[in-house]
Amino acid sequence: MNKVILVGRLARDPEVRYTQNGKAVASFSIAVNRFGGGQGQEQTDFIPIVAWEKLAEICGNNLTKGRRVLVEGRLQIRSYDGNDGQKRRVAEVIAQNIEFLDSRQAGGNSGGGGSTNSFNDASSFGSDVFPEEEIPF
Amino acid sequence: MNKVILVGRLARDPEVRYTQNGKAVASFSIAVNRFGGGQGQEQTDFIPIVAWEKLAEICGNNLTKGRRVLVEGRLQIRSYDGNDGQKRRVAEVIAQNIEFLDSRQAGGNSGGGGSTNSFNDASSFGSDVFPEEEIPF
Amino acid sequence: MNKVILVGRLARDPEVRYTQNGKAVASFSIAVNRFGGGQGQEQTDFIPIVAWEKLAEICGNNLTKGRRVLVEGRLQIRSYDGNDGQKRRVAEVIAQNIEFLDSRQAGGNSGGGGSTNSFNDASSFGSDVFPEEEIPF
Amino acid sequence: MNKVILVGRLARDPEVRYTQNGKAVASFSIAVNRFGGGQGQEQTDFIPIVAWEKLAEICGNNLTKGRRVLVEGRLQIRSYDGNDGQKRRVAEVIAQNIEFLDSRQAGGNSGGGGSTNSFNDASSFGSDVFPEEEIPF
DNA sequence: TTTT
DNA sequence: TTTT
Repeated sequence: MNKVILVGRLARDPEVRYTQNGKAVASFSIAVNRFGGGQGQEQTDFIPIVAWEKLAEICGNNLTKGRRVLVEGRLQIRSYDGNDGQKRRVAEVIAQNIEFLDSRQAGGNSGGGGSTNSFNDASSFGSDVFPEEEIPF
Repeated sequence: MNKVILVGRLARDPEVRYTQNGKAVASFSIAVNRFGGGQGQEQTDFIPIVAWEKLAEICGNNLTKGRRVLVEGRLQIRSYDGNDGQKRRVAEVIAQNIEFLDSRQAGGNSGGGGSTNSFNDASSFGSDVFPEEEIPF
Repeated sequence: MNKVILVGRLARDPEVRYTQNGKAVASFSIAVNRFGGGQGQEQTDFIPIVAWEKLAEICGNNLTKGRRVLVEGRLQIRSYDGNDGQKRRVAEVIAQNIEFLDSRQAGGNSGGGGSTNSFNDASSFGSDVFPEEEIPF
Repeated sequence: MNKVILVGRLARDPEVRYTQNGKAVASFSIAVNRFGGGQGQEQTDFIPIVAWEKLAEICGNNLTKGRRVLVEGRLQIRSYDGNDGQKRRVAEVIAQNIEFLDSRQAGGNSGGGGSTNSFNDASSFGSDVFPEEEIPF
């Protein structure tokens, strides 16, 4: 069991890249506010999200900075070598399911009534959420 | 909503320290296995856990390396200054609730048949899971 | 571990009642849509929610039919005697934490831009989410 | 979002049946204990679980009364007609993922060291967790 | 680095 | 209806 559920707003537009095998990978951060019971000064966690394949493309095509989403995924700790030769660790949430919590276009025009849309990692508990490939960034 | 639920084994004994105000803080990592549908080589995420106050003391007194736990908490991204003057970020799960999933003492002596014990952050959604104090390490 | 997380819209206004000891109890249902991958006909689960004390009052004062909420709670199976003398069981989600996902007043007047507000069961993992008192309906 | 995570013990052996189309369906209840902070008298919720297809077969072949499991799924409210012509509702958790939390064979012989095994609904967020077929009981 |  |  490794389950993460977050509600927050995109801190920036998603970046979509492709692995050498042509798999789409989207990455973005979401700003998740903490509520200290309401009294205190608000704080925010900026949490990195990674989505793969079809879900990555849906993110790239539909999400923009400021939009509110619910992300369900798993918490992954990834190691990489820093510029200084030191090992570093990054935590990322690998998305399995994303729900769009506000109406079409956050920065947007038209209208919409605030319906929810839900998208799963196509390969769900299959290969992508446990990928053997490197994230290309 | 910022919710994390993990099942894993302690990668090392918890360390318990105290803030300047005398609050207990426990920290440890848990090893969480990924299951790639069963086919692939298993991988493991080592996820840092932080518990505060009464829950910290319960961890210090009852958990040891190898014990299996279920941790419910929130994912926090903490910034600190590295030795080289660079800003670094660490992800930690701030525990709200911990269940002990195996019998008393994993490395253990006595016996027991695998009951579950569940412990909450005493201050629950109160001050400690959203602390204003620094983690003393 | 008994954890439920739901996103849905209130199917009706909350009803707030009081136990003999004067504790507030709110009850309402939320309509949670299922997404069959998008292809099929959508289906909806109407899930009964119960909130206690301060959280009950916040629900009574702020939620109305149609508003979208995120509910975190535990699933409880309650027994009661039916009119025909038969034992019946009802499932309810006892709320621990509710987030309001849309702007002030769904059916609403003012304005607002879709901020989130989050409210916990005041007694959190304390007495109310595991109450010894009967639900008064 | 409709997510349920439970840890409990099987209250009885699973029953496996088949739909007219030959899909396996397992059903069983799990006993989930509540902890009122430890002080009070313990209470238990008996929560009905339904698993489909491959996951159903894994349950039928591996789970027995008394075994401890972690169940991840969604909460579904199903309507049916009672013997007396009245509409009745049942709540069930449709399993998406089950982890076996104790060593091989609860009632069992051999040994085992308490490893965890995790099984997903093969069709994951596909058809079975949102089935169009009737549960055959 | 988001948002109200 | 489970389990310690």
